[in-house]
Amino acid sequence: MKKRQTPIISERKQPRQERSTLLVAAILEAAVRVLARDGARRFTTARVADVAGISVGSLYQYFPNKEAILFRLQADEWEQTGGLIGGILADASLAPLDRLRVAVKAFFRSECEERDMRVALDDAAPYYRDAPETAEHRKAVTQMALQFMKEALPNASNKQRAFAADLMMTAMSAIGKTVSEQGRPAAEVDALAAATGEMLCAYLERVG
Amino acid sequence: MKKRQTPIISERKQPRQERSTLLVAAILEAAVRVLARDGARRFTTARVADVAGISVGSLYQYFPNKEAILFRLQADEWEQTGGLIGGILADASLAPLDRLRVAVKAFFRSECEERDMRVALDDAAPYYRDAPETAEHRKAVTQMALQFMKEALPNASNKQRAFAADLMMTAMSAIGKTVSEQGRPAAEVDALAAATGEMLCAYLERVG
Amino acid sequence: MKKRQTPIISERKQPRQERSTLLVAAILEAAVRVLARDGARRFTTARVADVAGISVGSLYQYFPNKEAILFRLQADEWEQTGGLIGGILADASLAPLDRLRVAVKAFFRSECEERDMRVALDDAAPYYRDAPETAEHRKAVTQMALQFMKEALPNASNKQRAFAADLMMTAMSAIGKTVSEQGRPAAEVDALAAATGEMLCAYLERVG
Amino acid sequence: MKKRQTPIISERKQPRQERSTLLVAAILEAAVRVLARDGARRFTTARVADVAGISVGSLYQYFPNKEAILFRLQADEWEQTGGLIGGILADASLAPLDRLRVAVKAFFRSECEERDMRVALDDAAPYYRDAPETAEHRKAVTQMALQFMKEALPNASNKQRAFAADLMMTAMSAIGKTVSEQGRPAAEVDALAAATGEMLCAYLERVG
DNA sequence: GATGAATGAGCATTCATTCAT
DNA sequence: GATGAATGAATGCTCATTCAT
Repeated sequence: MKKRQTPIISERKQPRQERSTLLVAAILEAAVRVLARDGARRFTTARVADVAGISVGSLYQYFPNKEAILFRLQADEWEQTGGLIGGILADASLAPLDRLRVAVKAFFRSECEERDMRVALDDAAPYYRDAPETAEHRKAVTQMALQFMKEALPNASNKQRAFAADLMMTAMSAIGKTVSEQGRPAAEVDALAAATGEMLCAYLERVG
Repeated sequence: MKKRQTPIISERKQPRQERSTLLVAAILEAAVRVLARDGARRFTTARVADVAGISVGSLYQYFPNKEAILFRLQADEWEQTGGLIGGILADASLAPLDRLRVAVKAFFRSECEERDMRVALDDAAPYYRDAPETAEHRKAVTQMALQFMKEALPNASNKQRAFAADLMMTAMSAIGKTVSEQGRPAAEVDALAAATGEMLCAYLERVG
Repeated sequence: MKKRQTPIISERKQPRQERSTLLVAAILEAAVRVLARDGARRFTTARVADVAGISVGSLYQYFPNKEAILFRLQADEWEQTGGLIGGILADASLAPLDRLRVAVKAFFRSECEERDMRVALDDAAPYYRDAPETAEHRKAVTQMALQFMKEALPNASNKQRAFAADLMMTAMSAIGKTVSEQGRPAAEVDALAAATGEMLCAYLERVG
Repeated sequence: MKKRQTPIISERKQPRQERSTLLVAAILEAAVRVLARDGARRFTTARVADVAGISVGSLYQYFPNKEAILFRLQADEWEQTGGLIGGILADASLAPLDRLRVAVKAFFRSECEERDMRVALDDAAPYYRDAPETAEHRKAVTQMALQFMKEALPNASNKQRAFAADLMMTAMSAIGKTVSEQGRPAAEVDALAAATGEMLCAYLERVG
């Protein structure tokens, strides 16, 4: 019998009670540890359960399969970073392009935290890449970028803005991820963040 | 038998004889097919040997382990793309920034060819990421970019040029890979390539 | 990921070489032993491999899954019994109804051989019940019975003969299986076989 | 924890109170549904409890283990069918052989009701086959058949009657079960029931 | 009495690698 | 040199049953 190429990762049960929430948190924390310590290829439910100090059975009570754990980690990641960047890009106290500069810097720094885990999570992408939740995340991010472009490119057409938003998010996330994965020192990361921000600004100014 | 965290992937033997070269080629071709057809997770030595029409034993005569095949695939990839981009960036018949624009476009297009295989190869990155050969590749690319910067940023310091070269290659490869993986239509890819090129040019002009 | 309700049981490789044939035989023999000793619910590939003195991996080289082993056992069973009964029912040296009496007796006795294994194999029916090969067997048996009816019911219509054949095979196999499963002493089995034969004869005479 | 080869299935407590009776009924009903819906292999206590709308813990308050539920289902089945057939076979308003014909027809029809559940229950036979209660059932049925034989075979010896009763019940239940499991259309089932009845009558007349 | 979270042995299956032929 | 059978550790996941609350 064959497995589906992409398993269902919706959660098995909603942790309504405190104990459940705690357990889910413990599992996720253990998962991060296993990911960082052993890498994506050695990320097994048994190991996660072991590190979490629970039985495999319990783990499966809260996550329907291995993929769900990984996806959950990534989703939390997205939510956190998304909120951070979204907040900065919408911060009216700064000029749009300055917000962009700050956002890129913040994003690069956030990407470089827990690098081992992030690399491993990225390696695990095949497990959740095609999940509908992943598509939803993209959509939310796009919306955010579009909103920003209204201010950054006030005279551009909707189409132009959409394109610029696409480029901006793609470039920022792609470069950020790559830089993070390369394990560079903090100073270098900051410099590359500044340069990336500058690059994006230069582009937007030229377009705008 | 325990596996090393990062296996040795240097080749078991140099294929000096014609027969060997042929076999290695057949294995690599089969590997590409398996990768594209079955994905990174279903990429097994047995399947590669089967598709190549040889025995597993023979496969292991030319590659010390599975990782080595993947690495070789990626290395060939790099060599090919590196040559392409290197040639363009060194082409004296064009203005430096125009070369950059052309190079980005060529790179994005080349990345989008055989997308399935590339995605799979990328999924397989954990297998070869930490190999010394990978570092070597980075070095060669850097050299190439540095050479280009001599012309693009004639008045900059070595340090500035090195930084610009780093950013340029990082951005180009990161965005290119991401765009390719997203499976966008050719027109979109070209547009993003143009924009990325423009973005890099805008940056270099500002810096220069 | 869910499993198919009924797995594919076609064989993984044809044992062409002597060694293979031997190994397949060893596996089947071990399977019979495990089935008889531990019952259908404890019938595991690991146990079979262990009893066969080989590794699980080797077992899976010859059978694609657990079900395939069980099916093969049953198929061999069918072939053997089918040949036996077919031969008797076609034996021109006896009057048709006498052949029937002999066939029933032979069938009951054969059913009672290796009773433990048969009961276990029967318990495992859910694993192979819906396989196409099972349907094929039914067809072959029906053909055989139909041929017999030409002689036993020379004046009946095709439809009548088909019905009588159906009843005969159904009754014979159902009662035989039940009697075997009950683990009765040989004398009782013989007596019930005789009675069943008589019953079928009485019916055919009445119909004919 | 090790499992016994054949678990004890006698009930953990007698449901004397109304609430208990209700719960037991709910569990059994749920069990039937799970059996019919998911099959014997997917029949789990968790699923039964879920469908019954109670907790696993509660389920285990009324049944010592999974087998006990299945056995109880089968026992109820037997009681019901036994009563039906017993009533018919004892019905003085019909000639003995006519009662037999009617009984076979009724039995076959009853067997064909809820076929999915019955097949599943049969698949589950290994769970309860060796229970003492199963033997008791056989005894009761035999008694009933013996009683009938007093009328059907008035001139036969006790031994002859016992044998005929045995054959009759064995044949009837074996053929009925088989026919039911084959999922034939109602008309075919009735025809086979009639033929089986006729066959038994022919036998009894010849013996009598 | 009811609950349902927790347990963990058990299972089917895969696959990189070796080595006798 | 080529073959491919053999290995067996490793993996994801299930489920009967218990027991603290």
